[in-house]
Amino acid sequence: MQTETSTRERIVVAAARLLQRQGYVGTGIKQIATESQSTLGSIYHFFPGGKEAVAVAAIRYSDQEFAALLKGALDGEDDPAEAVLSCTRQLAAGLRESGWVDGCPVTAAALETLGADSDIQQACADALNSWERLVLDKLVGCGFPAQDARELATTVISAVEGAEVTAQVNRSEEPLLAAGRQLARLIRSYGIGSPRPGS
Amino acid sequence: MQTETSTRERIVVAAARLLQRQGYVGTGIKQIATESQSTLGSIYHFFPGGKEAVAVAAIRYSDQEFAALLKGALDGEDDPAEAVLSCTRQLAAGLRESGWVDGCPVTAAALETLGADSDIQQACADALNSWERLVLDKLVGCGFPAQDARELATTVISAVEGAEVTAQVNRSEEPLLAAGRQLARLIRSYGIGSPRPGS
DNA sequence: TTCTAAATAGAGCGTTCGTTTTAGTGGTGG
DNA sequence: CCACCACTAAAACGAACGCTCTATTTAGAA
Repeated sequence: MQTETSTRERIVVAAARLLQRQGYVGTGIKQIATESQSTLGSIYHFFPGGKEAVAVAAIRYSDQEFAALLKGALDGEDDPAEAVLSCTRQLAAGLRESGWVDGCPVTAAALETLGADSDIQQACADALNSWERLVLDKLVGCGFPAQDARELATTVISAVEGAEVTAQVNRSEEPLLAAGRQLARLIRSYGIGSPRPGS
Repeated sequence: MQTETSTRERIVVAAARLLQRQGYVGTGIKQIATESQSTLGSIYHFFPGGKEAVAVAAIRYSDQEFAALLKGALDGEDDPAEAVLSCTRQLAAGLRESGWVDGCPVTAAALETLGADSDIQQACADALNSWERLVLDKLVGCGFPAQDARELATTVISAVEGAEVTAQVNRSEEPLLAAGRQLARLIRSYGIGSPRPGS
Protein backbone atom coordinates (compact mmCIF):
# COMPACT_ATOMS: atom_id res chain seq x y z
CA MET A 1 0.00 0.00 0.00
CA GLN A 2 2.35 2.68 1.20
CA THR A 3 6.09 2.89 1.23
CA GLU A 4 5.99 5.03 4.36
CA THR A 5 6.47 3.19 7.60
CA SER A 6 3.32 1.78 9.07
CA THR A 7 2.11 2.79 12.50
CA ARG A 8 2.73 -0.69 13.82
CA GLU A 9 6.32 -0.61 12.63
CA ARG A 10 6.91 2.82 14.14
CA ILE A 11 5.65 1.50 17.48
CA VAL A 12 7.98 -1.49 17.38
CA VAL A 13 11.03 0.54 16.38
CA ALA A 14 10.41 3.20 19.01
CA ALA A 15 9.80 0.56 21.67
CA ALA A 16 13.02 -1.21 20.73
CA ARG A 17 15.05 1.95 21.06
CA LEU A 18 13.45 2.90 24.36
CA LEU A 19 13.83 -0.63 25.70
CA GLN A 20 17.54 -0.72 25.00
CA ARG A 21 18.06 2.64 26.71
CA GLN A 22 15.81 2.42 29.75
CA GLY A 23 14.83 -1.20 30.09
CA TYR A 24 11.39 -2.73 30.32
CA VAL A 25 10.15 -1.31 33.61
CA GLY A 26 11.60 2.09 32.86
CA THR A 27 9.76 2.45 29.58
CA GLY A 28 6.11 3.51 29.70
CA ILE A 29 3.39 2.77 27.21
CA LYS A 30 2.61 6.45 26.91
CA GLN A 31 6.24 7.21 26.19
CA ILE A 32 6.22 4.65 23.41
CA ALA A 33 3.12 6.34 22.01
CA THR A 34 4.80 9.74 22.07
CA GLU A 35 8.10 8.59 20.57
CA SER A 36 6.44 6.58 17.84
CA GLN A 37 4.14 9.48 16.92
CA SER A 38 1.13 7.34 17.62
CA THR A 39 -1.37 7.09 20.46
CA LEU A 40 -2.43 4.74 23.21
CA GLY A 41 -5.38 3.61 21.15
CA SER A 42 -3.18 2.57 18.25
CA ILE A 43 -0.82 0.64 20.45
CA TYR A 44 -3.58 -1.34 22.12
CA HIS A 45 -5.18 -1.87 18.73
CA PHE A 46 -2.08 -3.51 17.26
CA PHE A 47 -0.95 -5.12 20.49
CA PRO A 48 -3.94 -6.32 22.51
CA GLY A 49 -1.45 -8.08 24.77
CA GLY A 50 -0.43 -4.70 26.15
CA LYS A 51 3.02 -3.61 27.19
CA GLU A 52 4.48 -7.10 27.31
CA ALA A 53 3.37 -7.87 23.74
CA VAL A 54 4.96 -4.65 22.50
CA ALA A 55 8.16 -5.53 24.31
CA VAL A 56 8.29 -9.01 22.82
CA ALA A 57 7.83 -7.61 19.31
CA ALA A 58 10.50 -4.98 19.97
CA ILE A 59 12.97 -7.56 21.26
CA ARG A 60 12.41 -9.76 18.24
CA TYR A 61 13.02 -6.74 16.02
CA SER A 62 16.24 -5.93 17.85
CA ASP A 63 17.24 -9.56 17.58
CA GLN A 64 17.09 -9.44 13.79
CA GLU A 65 18.75 -6.05 13.72
CA PHE A 66 21.83 -7.20 15.59
CA ALA A 67 21.84 -10.52 13.76
CA ALA A 68 22.22 -8.57 10.52
CA LEU A 69 25.18 -6.64 11.89
CA LEU A 70 26.79 -9.80 13.19
CA LYS A 71 26.19 -11.69 9.96
CA GLY A 72 27.72 -8.85 8.03
CA ALA A 73 30.86 -8.95 10.12
CA LEU A 74 31.12 -12.73 9.90
CA ASP A 75 30.58 -12.84 6.13
CA GLY A 76 32.95 -9.96 5.51
CA GLU A 77 36.01 -11.79 6.80
CA ASP A 78 37.39 -15.22 6.03
CA ASP A 79 39.18 -15.52 9.35
CA PRO A 80 36.68 -15.86 12.24
CA ALA A 81 39.13 -14.10 14.56
CA GLU A 82 39.19 -11.10 12.25
CA ALA A 83 35.41 -11.24 12.01
CA VAL A 84 35.04 -10.99 15.79
CA LEU A 85 37.49 -8.11 15.84
CA SER A 86 35.51 -6.32 13.17
CA CYS A 87 32.31 -6.89 15.11
CA THR A 88 33.64 -5.45 18.35
CA ARG A 89 35.02 -2.46 16.49
CA GLN A 90 31.64 -1.75 14.96
CA LEU A 91 29.92 -2.10 18.31
CA ALA A 92 32.43 0.17 20.00
CA ALA A 93 31.98 2.84 17.37
CA GLY A 94 28.22 2.64 17.56
CA LEU A 95 28.30 2.85 21.33
CA ARG A 96 30.48 5.95 21.33
CA GLU A 97 28.41 7.66 18.66
CA SER A 98 25.24 7.14 20.67
CA GLY A 99 26.76 8.67 23.78
CA TRP A 100 27.10 5.24 25.42
CA VAL A 101 23.36 4.69 25.71
CA ASP A 102 22.51 2.38 22.80
CA GLY A 103 23.73 -0.87 24.29
CA CYS A 104 22.57 -4.41 23.82
CA PRO A 105 18.81 -4.32 23.27
CA VAL A 106 18.30 -7.64 24.98
CA THR A 107 20.40 -7.54 28.13
CA ALA A 108 18.56 -4.70 29.79
CA ALA A 109 15.11 -6.13 29.21
CA ALA A 110 16.20 -9.63 30.10
CA LEU A 111 17.63 -8.87 33.52
CA GLU A 112 14.52 -7.12 34.77
CA THR A 113 12.06 -9.83 33.86
CA LEU A 114 13.94 -12.97 34.84
CA GLY A 115 11.63 -14.05 37.60
CA ALA A 116 8.22 -13.31 36.20
CA ASP A 117 7.50 -12.64 32.54
CA SER A 118 8.27 -15.76 30.58
CA ASP A 119 7.44 -14.36 27.14
CA ILE A 120 10.00 -11.59 27.34
CA GLN A 121 12.62 -13.88 28.77
CA GLN A 122 11.97 -16.41 26.01
CA ALA A 123 12.37 -13.73 23.35
CA CYS A 124 15.69 -12.72 24.92
CA ALA A 125 16.87 -16.31 25.08
CA ASP A 126 15.90 -16.79 21.44
CA ALA A 127 17.89 -13.70 20.48
CA LEU A 128 21.03 -14.80 22.31
CA ASN A 129 20.79 -18.28 20.83
CA SER A 130 20.27 -16.99 17.30
CA TRP A 131 23.38 -14.85 17.57
CA GLU A 132 25.34 -17.73 19.04
CA ARG A 133 24.21 -19.90 16.16
CA LEU A 134 25.62 -17.43 13.63
CA VAL A 135 29.03 -17.58 15.29
CA LEU A 136 28.79 -21.34 15.64
CA ASP A 137 28.06 -21.83 11.93
CA LYS A 138 30.97 -19.62 10.98
CA LEU A 139 33.36 -21.57 13.21
CA VAL A 140 32.13 -24.94 11.97
CA GLY A 141 32.45 -23.67 8.42
CA CYS A 142 36.07 -22.84 9.17
CA GLY A 143 36.76 -26.37 10.27
CA PHE A 144 36.39 -26.15 14.03
CA PRO A 145 35.26 -29.34 15.74
CA ALA A 146 31.61 -29.13 16.75
CA GLN A 147 32.30 -29.28 20.46
CA ASP A 148 34.99 -26.58 20.43
CA ALA A 149 32.89 -24.41 18.14
CA ARG A 150 29.89 -24.60 20.44
CA GLU A 151 31.83 -23.59 23.52
CA LEU A 152 33.64 -20.86 21.63
CA ALA A 153 30.47 -19.43 20.17
CA THR A 154 28.83 -19.25 23.60
CA THR A 155 31.87 -17.56 25.02
CA VAL A 156 32.17 -15.06 22.18
CA ILE A 157 28.57 -13.91 22.52
CA SER A 158 28.76 -13.75 26.31
CA ALA A 159 32.04 -11.87 26.27
CA VAL A 160 30.87 -9.34 23.71
CA GLU A 161 27.68 -8.88 25.69
CA GLY A 162 29.58 -8.29 28.91
CA ALA A 163 32.19 -6.09 27.28
CA GLU A 164 29.47 -3.88 25.87
CA VAL A 165 28.04 -3.36 29.35
CA THR A 166 31.49 -2.61 30.73
CA ALA A 167 32.14 -0.17 27.91
CA GLN A 168 28.85 1.60 28.58
CA VAL A 169 29.43 1.92 32.30
CA ASN A 170 32.99 3.17 31.82
CA ARG A 171 32.07 5.32 28.82
CA SER A 172 35.01 3.91 26.93
CA GLU A 173 35.55 1.83 23.82
CA GLU A 174 38.51 0.07 25.39
CA PRO A 175 36.70 -2.82 27.15
CA LEU A 176 35.00 -3.78 23.91
CA LEU A 177 38.17 -3.49 21.84
CA ALA A 178 40.21 -5.40 24.43
CA ALA A 179 37.62 -8.18 24.48
CA GLY A 180 37.75 -8.32 20.69
CA ARG A 181 41.53 -8.71 20.68
CA GLN A 182 41.50 -11.36 23.38
CA LEU A 183 38.69 -13.29 21.71
CA ALA A 184 40.62 -13.20 18.45
CA ARG A 185 43.65 -14.58 20.26
CA LEU A 186 41.51 -17.29 21.82
CA ILE A 187 40.06 -18.30 18.47
CA ARG A 188 43.51 -18.37 16.86
CA SER A 189 44.82 -20.53 19.69
CA TYR A 190 42.96 -23.44 18.15
CA GLY A 191 45.28 -23.23 15.16
CA ILE A 192 42.52 -23.51 12.60
CA GLY A 193 42.71 -21.10 9.73
CA SER A 194 40.30 -20.16 6.99
CA PRO A 195 36.97 -21.60 5.87
CA ARG A 196 37.09 -24.93 4.13
CA PRO A 197 36.81 -24.46 0.42
CA GLY A 198 34.12 -26.31 -1.51
CA SER A 199 31.36 -28.29 0.12
CA MET B 1 26.77 1.65 65.99
CA GLN B 2 26.45 -1.09 68.52
CA THR B 3 23.70 -3.36 67.31
CA GLU B 4 25.11 -5.94 64.93
CA THR B 5 22.14 -6.08 62.59
CA SER B 6 21.31 -2.42 62.63
CA THR B 7 18.30 -1.08 60.81
CA ARG B 8 20.53 0.73 58.37
CA GLU B 9 22.38 -2.46 57.53
CA ARG B 10 19.15 -4.39 57.06
CA ILE B 11 17.98 -1.73 54.61
CA VAL B 12 21.18 -1.90 52.60
CA VAL B 13 21.23 -5.70 52.45
CA ALA B 14 17.58 -5.94 51.45
CA ALA B 15 18.02 -3.23 48.83
CA ALA B 16 21.04 -5.02 47.39
CA ARG B 17 19.16 -8.28 47.04
CA LEU B 18 16.12 -6.60 45.48
CA LEU B 19 18.30 -4.57 43.15
CA GLN B 20 20.07 -7.59 41.78
CA ARG B 21 16.77 -9.37 41.14
CA GLN B 22 14.54 -6.62 39.77
CA GLY B 23 16.83 -3.74 38.92
CA TYR B 24 16.65 -0.13 40.06
CA VAL B 25 13.39 0.97 38.48
CA GLY B 26 11.67 -2.27 39.34
CA THR B 27 12.43 -2.00 43.04
CA GLY B 28 10.24 0.26 45.13
CA ILE B 29 11.12 2.07 48.32
CA LYS B 30 8.13 0.55 50.05
CA GLN B 31 9.23 -2.91 49.02
CA ILE B 32 12.66 -2.26 50.48
CA ALA B 33 10.96 -1.18 53.71
CA THR B 34 8.91 -4.38 53.85
CA GLU B 35 11.78 -6.73 53.00
CA SER B 36 14.15 -5.10 55.45
CA GLN B 37 11.57 -5.17 58.25
CA SER B 38 11.77 -1.42 58.59
CA THR B 39 9.60 1.48 57.52
CA LEU B 40 9.62 4.41 55.17
CA GLY B 41 10.51 6.74 57.99
CA SER B 42 13.59 4.73 58.85
CA ILE B 43 14.77 4.64 55.26
CA TYR B 44 14.43 8.38 54.79
CA HIS B 45 16.05 8.94 58.16
CA PHE B 46 19.18 7.00 57.23
CA PHE B 47 19.14 7.99 53.57
CA PRO B 48 17.92 11.56 53.15
CA GLY B 49 19.00 11.24 49.54
CA GLY B 50 16.05 8.95 48.91
CA LYS B 51 15.92 5.95 46.62
CA GLU B 52 19.09 6.81 44.73
CA ALA B 53 21.12 7.08 47.92
CA VAL B 54 19.86 3.69 49.08
CA ALA B 55 20.75 2.20 45.71
CA VAL B 56 24.27 3.61 45.80
CA ALA B 57 24.84 2.16 49.27
CA ALA B 58 23.43 -1.18 48.16
CA ILE B 59 25.64 -1.29 45.08
CA ARG B 60 28.71 -0.52 47.14
CA TYR B 61 27.74 -3.30 49.51
CA SER B 62 27.32 -5.74 46.63
CA ASP B 63 30.64 -4.58 45.25
CA GLN B 64 32.46 -5.63 48.40
CA GLU B 65 30.46 -8.84 48.61
CA PHE B 66 31.49 -10.04 45.17
CA ALA B 67 35.02 -8.74 45.64
CA ALA B 68 35.31 -11.07 48.63
CA LEU B 69 34.16 -14.05 46.58
CA LEU B 70 36.52 -13.15 43.76
CA LYS B 71 39.44 -12.60 46.08
CA GLY B 72 38.78 -15.94 47.71
CA ALA B 73 38.90 -17.71 44.36
CA LEU B 74 42.05 -15.88 43.28
CA ASP B 75 43.88 -16.51 46.54
CA GLY B 76 42.84 -20.14 46.65
CA GLU B 77 44.68 -21.10 43.49
CA ASP B 78 48.23 -20.50 42.36
CA ASP B 79 47.39 -20.73 38.69
CA PRO B 80 45.27 -17.75 37.56
CA ALA B 81 43.57 -19.94 34.97
CA GLU B 82 42.47 -22.35 37.68
CA ALA B 83 41.34 -19.42 39.79
CA VAL B 84 39.05 -18.15 37.04
CA LEU B 85 37.66 -21.65 36.58
CA SER B 86 36.95 -21.87 40.29
CA CYS B 87 35.24 -18.50 40.22
CA THR B 88 32.91 -19.38 37.35
CA ARG B 89 32.06 -22.68 39.03
CA GLN B 90 31.07 -20.87 42.20
CA LEU B 91 28.99 -18.35 40.30
CA ALA B 92 27.26 -21.09 38.31
CA ALA B 93 26.40 -23.00 41.47
CA GLY B 94 25.09 -19.89 43.19
CA LEU B 95 23.01 -18.99 40.19
CA ARG B 96 21.39 -22.41 39.98
CA GLU B 97 20.70 -22.53 43.70
CA SER B 98 18.93 -19.19 43.57
CA GLY B 99 16.69 -20.32 40.74
CA TRP B 100 18.62 -18.18 38.24
CA VAL B 101 17.55 -14.90 39.79
CA ASP B 102 20.54 -13.80 41.88
CA GLY B 103 22.71 -12.48 39.09
CA CYS B 104 25.31 -9.77 39.03
CA PRO B 105 24.20 -7.06 41.42
CA VAL B 106 25.70 -4.31 39.33
CA THR B 107 24.75 -5.07 35.75
CA ALA B 108 21.00 -4.75 36.20
CA ALA B 109 21.17 -1.45 38.04
CA ALA B 110 23.82 -0.08 35.71
CA LEU B 111 21.96 -0.61 32.45
CA GLU B 112 18.83 1.19 33.57
CA THR B 113 20.53 4.34 34.77
CA LEU B 114 23.13 4.92 32.08
CA GLY B 115 21.71 8.11 30.72
CA ALA B 116 20.59 9.91 33.81
CA ASP B 117 21.74 9.05 37.33
CA SER B 118 25.45 9.62 37.55
CA ASP B 119 25.84 8.51 41.16
CA ILE B 120 24.54 5.03 40.54
CA GLN B 121 26.51 4.70 37.34
CA GLN B 122 29.66 5.80 39.15
CA ALA B 123 29.12 3.21 41.88
CA CYS B 124 28.72 0.54 39.22
CA ALA B 125 31.84 1.67 37.40
CA ASP B 126 33.76 1.62 40.69
CA ALA B 127 32.59 -1.93 41.35
CA LEU B 128 33.61 -3.22 37.94
CA ASN B 129 36.98 -1.53 38.21
CA SER B 130 37.64 -2.88 41.69
CA TRP B 131 36.96 -6.41 40.50
CA GLU B 132 39.13 -5.90 37.45
CA ARG B 133 41.89 -4.67 39.71
CA LEU B 134 41.79 -7.88 41.74
CA VAL B 135 42.28 -9.97 38.60
CA LEU B 136 44.94 -7.59 37.33
CA ASP B 137 46.97 -7.85 40.53
CA LYS B 138 46.78 -11.61 40.44
CA LEU B 139 48.02 -11.75 36.85
CA VAL B 140 50.84 -9.29 37.48
CA GLY B 141 51.79 -11.30 40.55
CA CYS B 142 52.04 -14.37 38.32
CA GLY B 143 54.48 -12.63 36.03
CA PHE B 144 52.22 -11.33 33.28
CA PRO B 145 53.43 -8.16 31.54
CA ALA B 146 51.44 -5.15 32.68
CA GLN B 147 49.89 -4.50 29.28
CA ASP B 148 48.74 -8.07 28.71
CA ALA B 149 47.50 -8.33 32.28
CA ARG B 150 45.38 -5.22 31.92
CA GLU B 151 43.69 -6.37 28.77
CA LEU B 152 43.20 -9.85 30.14
CA ALA B 153 41.70 -8.61 33.38
CA THR B 154 39.20 -6.43 31.53
CA THR B 155 38.24 -9.31 29.33
CA VAL B 156 37.88 -11.76 32.19
CA ILE B 157 35.51 -9.52 34.13
CA SER B 158 33.51 -8.62 31.03
CA ALA B 159 33.22 -12.22 29.92
CA VAL B 160 32.17 -13.48 33.34
CA GLU B 161 29.64 -10.68 33.52
CA GLY B 162 28.19 -11.52 30.14
CA ALA B 163 28.26 -15.25 30.74
CA GLU B 164 26.30 -14.79 33.94
CA VAL B 165 23.57 -12.94 32.05
CA THR B 166 23.53 -15.63 29.37
CA ALA B 167 23.32 -18.32 32.03
CA GLN B 168 20.42 -16.56 33.71
CA VAL B 169 18.46 -16.08 30.53
CA ASN B 170 19.01 -19.69 29.44
CA ARG B 171 18.56 -21.06 32.94
CA SER B 172 21.69 -23.14 32.52
CA GLU B 173 25.11 -23.29 34.13
CA GLU B 174 26.72 -24.15 30.83
CA PRO B 175 27.42 -20.63 29.48
CA LEU B 176 29.22 -19.72 32.68
CA LEU B 177 31.20 -22.96 32.79
CA ALA B 178 32.08 -22.72 29.09
CA ALA B 179 33.28 -19.15 29.55
CA GLY B 180 35.40 -20.30 32.50
CA ARG B 181 37.05 -23.01 30.43
CA GLN B 182 37.70 -20.71 27.47
CA LEU B 183 39.06 -17.96 29.70
CA ALA B 184 41.39 -20.47 31.34
CA ARG B 185 42.60 -21.53 27.90
CA LEU B 186 43.12 -17.90 26.95
CA ILE B 187 45.14 -17.20 30.10
CA ARG B 188 47.26 -20.30 29.57
CA SER B 189 47.89 -19.28 25.96
CA TYR B 190 50.31 -16.68 27.27
CA GLY B 191 52.53 -19.52 28.47
CA ILE B 192 53.28 -17.95 31.80
CA GLY B 193 53.51 -20.19 34.81
CA SER B 194 53.40 -23.15 32.48
CA PRO B 195 56.45 -25.31 31.67
CA ARG B 196 55.63 -25.19 27.97
CA PRO B 197 58.16 -22.95 26.21
CA GLY B 198 56.26 -22.71 22.89
CA SER B 199 56.02 -19.83 20.41
C1' DT C 1 -23.92 7.88 -1.36
C1' DT C 2 -24.13 4.44 2.40
C1' DC C 3 -22.38 1.00 5.19
C1' DT C 4 -18.65 -1.30 7.73
C1' DA C 5 -14.52 -2.18 9.90
C1' DA C 6 -9.92 -0.68 10.72
C1' DA C 7 -7.39 2.77 12.81
C1' DT C 8 -6.74 6.86 15.64
C1' DA C 9 -7.54 9.83 19.61
C1' DG C 10 -7.69 10.71 24.41
C1' DA C 11 -10.34 11.06 28.88
C1' DG C 12 -10.40 8.54 32.93
C1' DC C 13 -10.14 4.26 35.92
C1' DG C 14 -7.72 2.21 40.01
C1' DT C 15 -3.27 1.53 41.60
C1' DT C 16 1.35 2.38 42.85
C1' DC C 17 5.26 5.34 42.67
C1' DG C 18 8.82 8.39 45.53
C1' DT C 19 8.46 11.64 48.77
C1' DT C 20 6.85 14.67 52.52
C1' DT C 21 4.76 15.45 56.71
C1' DT C 22 3.24 14.74 61.31
C1' DA C 23 3.04 12.04 65.40
C1' DG C 24 4.94 9.04 68.67
C1' DT C 25 8.46 5.98 70.94
C1' DG C 26 12.18 4.84 74.31
C1' DG C 27 16.31 6.29 76.47
C1' DT C 28 19.74 9.79 78.27
C1' DG C 29 21.53 13.90 80.62
C1' DG C 30 20.48 18.02 83.24
C1' DC D 1 10.69 16.24 86.19
C1' DC D 2 11.57 17.95 81.58
C1' DA D 3 14.14 18.67 77.35
C1' DC D 4 16.31 16.46 73.96
C1' DC D 5 17.73 12.99 70.86
C1' DA D 6 17.81 9.19 67.35
C1' DC D 7 14.63 6.48 65.59
C1' DT D 8 10.07 4.38 64.25
C1' DA D 9 5.45 4.57 62.46
C1' DA D 10 1.96 5.72 59.30
C1' DA D 11 -1.08 8.95 56.85
C1' DA D 12 -1.28 11.63 52.83
C1' DC D 13 0.40 14.08 48.53
C1' DG D 14 0.95 14.81 43.49
C1' DA D 15 2.54 12.39 39.68
C1' DA D 16 2.87 8.58 36.82
C1' DC D 17 1.78 3.82 35.90
C1' DG D 18 -0.86 0.17 32.69
C1' DC D 19 -5.05 -0.33 30.96
C1' DT D 20 -10.17 0.21 29.59
C1' DC D 21 -13.42 2.69 27.63
C1' DT D 22 -16.02 5.58 24.39
C1' DA D 23 -15.73 8.63 20.27
C1' DT D 24 -14.14 10.00 16.12
C1' DT D 25 -11.82 9.70 11.78
C1' DT D 26 -10.37 7.16 7.78
C1' DA D 27 -10.54 3.81 3.69
C1' DG D 28 -12.63 0.70 0.78
C1' DA D 29 -16.71 -2.09 -0.89
C1' DA D 30 -21.50 -1.97 -2.12
